Amino acid sequence: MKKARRRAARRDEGLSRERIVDAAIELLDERGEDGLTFRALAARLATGPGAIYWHIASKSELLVAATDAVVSHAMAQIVSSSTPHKAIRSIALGVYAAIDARPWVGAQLSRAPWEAAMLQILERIGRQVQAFGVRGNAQFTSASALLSYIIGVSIQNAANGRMLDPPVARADFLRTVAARWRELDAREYPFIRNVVVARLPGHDDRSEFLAGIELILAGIATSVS
Amino acid sequence: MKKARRRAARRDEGLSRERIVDAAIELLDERGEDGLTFRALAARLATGPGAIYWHIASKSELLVAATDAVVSHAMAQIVSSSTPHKAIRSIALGVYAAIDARPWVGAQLSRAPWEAAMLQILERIGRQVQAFGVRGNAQFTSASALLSYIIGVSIQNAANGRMLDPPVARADFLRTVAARWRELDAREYPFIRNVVVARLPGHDDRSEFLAGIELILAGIATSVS
DNA sequence: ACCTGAACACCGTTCAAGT
DNA sequence: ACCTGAACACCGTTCAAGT
Repeated sequence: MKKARRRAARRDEGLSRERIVDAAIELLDERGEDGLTFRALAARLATGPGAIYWHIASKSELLVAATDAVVSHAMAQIVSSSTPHKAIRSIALGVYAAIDARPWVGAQLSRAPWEAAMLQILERIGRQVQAFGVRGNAQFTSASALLSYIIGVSIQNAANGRMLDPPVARADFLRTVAARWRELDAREYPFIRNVVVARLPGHDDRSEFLAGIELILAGIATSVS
Repeated sequence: MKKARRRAARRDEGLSRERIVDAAIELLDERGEDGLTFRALAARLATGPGAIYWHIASKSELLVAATDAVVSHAMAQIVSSSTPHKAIRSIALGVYAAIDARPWVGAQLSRAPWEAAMLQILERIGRQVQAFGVRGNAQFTSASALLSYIIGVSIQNAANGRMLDPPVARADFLRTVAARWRELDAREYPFIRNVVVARLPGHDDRSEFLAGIELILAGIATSVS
């Protein structure tokens, strides 16, 4: 009996779309967006780069599939809430957290916004907007505005602090930006210097995000009553 | 006297940061984001790719500079308005139009949101939020929410219809997406099927964008009064 | 000081050849 | 039917050599 030894790069079964997408997600999480190359992916799957093309047409299709898988999972995690107001908050925070943990998801959503991932988020928001009491055409408008805001802020939050050279902690980054903006011309940038610079270093992105959601919900409420 | 003939690739003066950035903007406008390569840029400037590195450190610095130039110009175009409400609408539409005309500006803003371009937009919005009567910490929150919404929607709008294969007109694209979404499972996607699919083909992105601005302003107004 | 362009170290994607 | 991996047509960036 031979010892079953070569476990490292062993491949129990053939490739499949699912195995490729899972490996791509791992690679994206470990090494970031630039870390996902067909060569690195092929190495992880113990095959050649060409094999992947039998199952996936292109890198962009791979990114769509990876993003869809992650968003599906995040949406499934969301627990039901007692009021539409709370439910919308939960959805917003779920998306925010998913993109915060995986910046590449945000980048991908802004690259291909008509794909399944976006659809799932819009569906959840839409139902709660209906439950909130919004009627007629305003349902579409309200849900779209919420979706845009949630995605927009989540992406910008995730982009902050990344791609800095060298990578730094969030607090240090905010201090650095605030210090740079403090040097701006006082006549040209009064709001930045007087308001933004003061609030930037101490502020919490997540609370600021939620405050914006409340603002939009307050606006929606004025049209419902 | 020799005839001054070879005008095509002539270079009157040496390179400069400004000339490089202008040429980069031309290239981005004509050939899209993928069209901007150091080789194509060097060819247009009648030099070699290495020469550009004497003036610009990297491609990402080049994109930051190009985006900054375009946003500065767009902000300078905005005429003053009679009320803060109208002024915010003008700023929003100015940003929306600039990104609609140049999708690469949107992509770049989401890639490097702490750069000068974003700063200029936030400054304009902030001043109008102050004029609107918002006080204290709410100034930062309100301005941030508006900025996020404006940038987020503009980027998503610009991304729609691009990168489709083949490129199609906006109306056709919406019909295609609506048709695809109509086939979704009725139990899983009731909101998409009943509300979104019906509104999608006929709707105007720009009005929908403005409706969202009104929603946020209505929310801000409830905290001012 | 500024420019040149070959060279380096990569990419995504294709495809003839294998099993 | 599925996989392999060399090859193709590119990239951004560097750098020795020029002016």
